[in-house]
Amino acid sequence: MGATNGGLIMLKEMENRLPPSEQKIAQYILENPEESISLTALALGEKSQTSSAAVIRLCKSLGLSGFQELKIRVAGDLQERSRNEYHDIEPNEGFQTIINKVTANTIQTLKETGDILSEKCLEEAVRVVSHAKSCIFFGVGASYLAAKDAEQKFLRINKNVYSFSDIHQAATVIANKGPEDVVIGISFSGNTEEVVKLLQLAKEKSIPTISITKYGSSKVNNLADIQLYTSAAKEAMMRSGATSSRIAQLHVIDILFMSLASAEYEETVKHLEETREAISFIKRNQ
Amino acid sequence: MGATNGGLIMLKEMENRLPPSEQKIAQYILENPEESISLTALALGEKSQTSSAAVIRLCKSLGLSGFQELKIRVAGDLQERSRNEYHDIEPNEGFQTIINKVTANTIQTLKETGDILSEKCLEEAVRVVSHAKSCIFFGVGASYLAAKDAEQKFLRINKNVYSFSDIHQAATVIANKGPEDVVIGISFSGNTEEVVKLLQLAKEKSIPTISITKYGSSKVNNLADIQLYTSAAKEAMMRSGATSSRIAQLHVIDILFMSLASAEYEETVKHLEETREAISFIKRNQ
DNA sequence: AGTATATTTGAAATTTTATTTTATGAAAGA
DNA sequence: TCTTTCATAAAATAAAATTTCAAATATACT
Repeated sequence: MGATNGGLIMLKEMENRLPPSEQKIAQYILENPEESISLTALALGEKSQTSSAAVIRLCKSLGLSGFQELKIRVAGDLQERSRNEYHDIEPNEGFQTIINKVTANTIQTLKETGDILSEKCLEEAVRVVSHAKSCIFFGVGASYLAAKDAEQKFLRINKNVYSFSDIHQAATVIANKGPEDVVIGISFSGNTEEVVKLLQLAKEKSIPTISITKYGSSKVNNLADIQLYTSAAKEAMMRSGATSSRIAQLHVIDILFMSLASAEYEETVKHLEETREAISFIKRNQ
Repeated sequence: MGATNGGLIMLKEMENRLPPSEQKIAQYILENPEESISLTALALGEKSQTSSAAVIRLCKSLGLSGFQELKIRVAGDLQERSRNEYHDIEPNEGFQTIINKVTANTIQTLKETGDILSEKCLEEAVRVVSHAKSCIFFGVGASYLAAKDAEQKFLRINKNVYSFSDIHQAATVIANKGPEDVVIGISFSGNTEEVVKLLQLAKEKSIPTISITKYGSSKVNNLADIQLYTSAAKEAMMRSGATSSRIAQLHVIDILFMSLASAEYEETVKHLEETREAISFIKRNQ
């Protein structure tokens, strides 16, 4: 069966290429989608100062079977849209509202991060990490959490992985690394001095580099060989309690990990199994 | 305007309380929702071995205005449904597929976590944390990341907050605390020995306790005064690379932070502003 | 069991809505 | 200025939704 969404996108997309009367209707629907789907073709024609015939023509122009299909597809979009808006928190907001807003915002960030992530870059990143003798994750402040998360994950599948937020420690380890290793620099802004310096050092020593930064040009991702982006999210959230950016970073790590895991499926499963046994051994003898 | 979803839920909910012919139709729609919304009332009546009249009666029985509204509400549900399924990663999966699956799963976890989180418990948690002289977050392994995240966030708004994954360190700090403080134990399973012991100690010293665990009964949340739950998510993900559980924990922390921030709006904004200035001061003189 | 009453049903009638046809008028090109 | 093309809405038609209604069935009561 046909899809149940995309109506609003179609309207927006085609808006300019339509004859005047159809354009008027498209605009009316885009401005009043909820109302529009509850109207009849005749009523919608009147409301938008055209006719029911024009409404039907519009539907055909969009490549749809008729007004019913348009309604259904707009309804589907509305379903989505309620989640696609950014909501900031206000003073003395109800608890349920806060739960809903924070959840909606974070979901939005994840979606955007998923959309932005380049398949090509991900593929390269997996190839490099997969063959690397060792991986060094580096991040400062909140981004260190993402580095630490990566370390925990990759250790489980027997990767030689380190995470640092101290540039001296990181530099010490990098000193003896080379083209067979990889440095992953994490910085939300992409301009954190320490991360910049570390990537410069890595470049100096011909170590492959991967960046995890927000989307857009920045010192960090210009330096890196491979760029992985997080959503550049609306970080208002009460003039920045900055919540979702770190979740976006973890999400990128998750995807990187899972991609690697899928590519090396058998070994991954084996390693995870051994990890689990080791942990339960520790627990038994506690 | 009316909602654009809930049709399938209504059908399921009412299924048993309907007269036979309407029941048949309800079943048919639940089994073939995509097809059903593209049929006419007459066609749907025939397909389900009843009549168009019965279809209309069904719509009225559900409290809807007519067949059109049912269609729209089912379309909205279908929009949701594609995302509400859990997808595990398979060997040599395409990169785009992995991105989509991981994103969908994580979104699902967030949604569920949002749904599960009790407004009442959240309110109590905010009250306790808000008045606490100091907050001690404790978690082992992956859960330590959530503790660390909480520490970073709450430090920004001038809370006296500590995070530990070493039970000896944590015990040392707790030794001198009392009813005016609060201990927050984080454990995905809710059965981590260290967290259990720490909460027992806290109880001994009459320190209020909050747990952040997966939904369901466990040692940790039975001990705690206030329970905050994360989704008990399908943690298959390739026999547990266990990705989304930590994101769910961060999500709970985010919500707790934002709730507190909203309750103490003015001070929070001031503190965040001062934090930002302090950090940019550091950067300028580097 | 037998009767009265209420419920459920689909066929047919009706109403509403969607869609097509068509005549008209406006704009672009020759 | 005259075609030609296109867009338009009114009117006609087709299709779909909804209501009505009489028959069938179930249920309650005696």
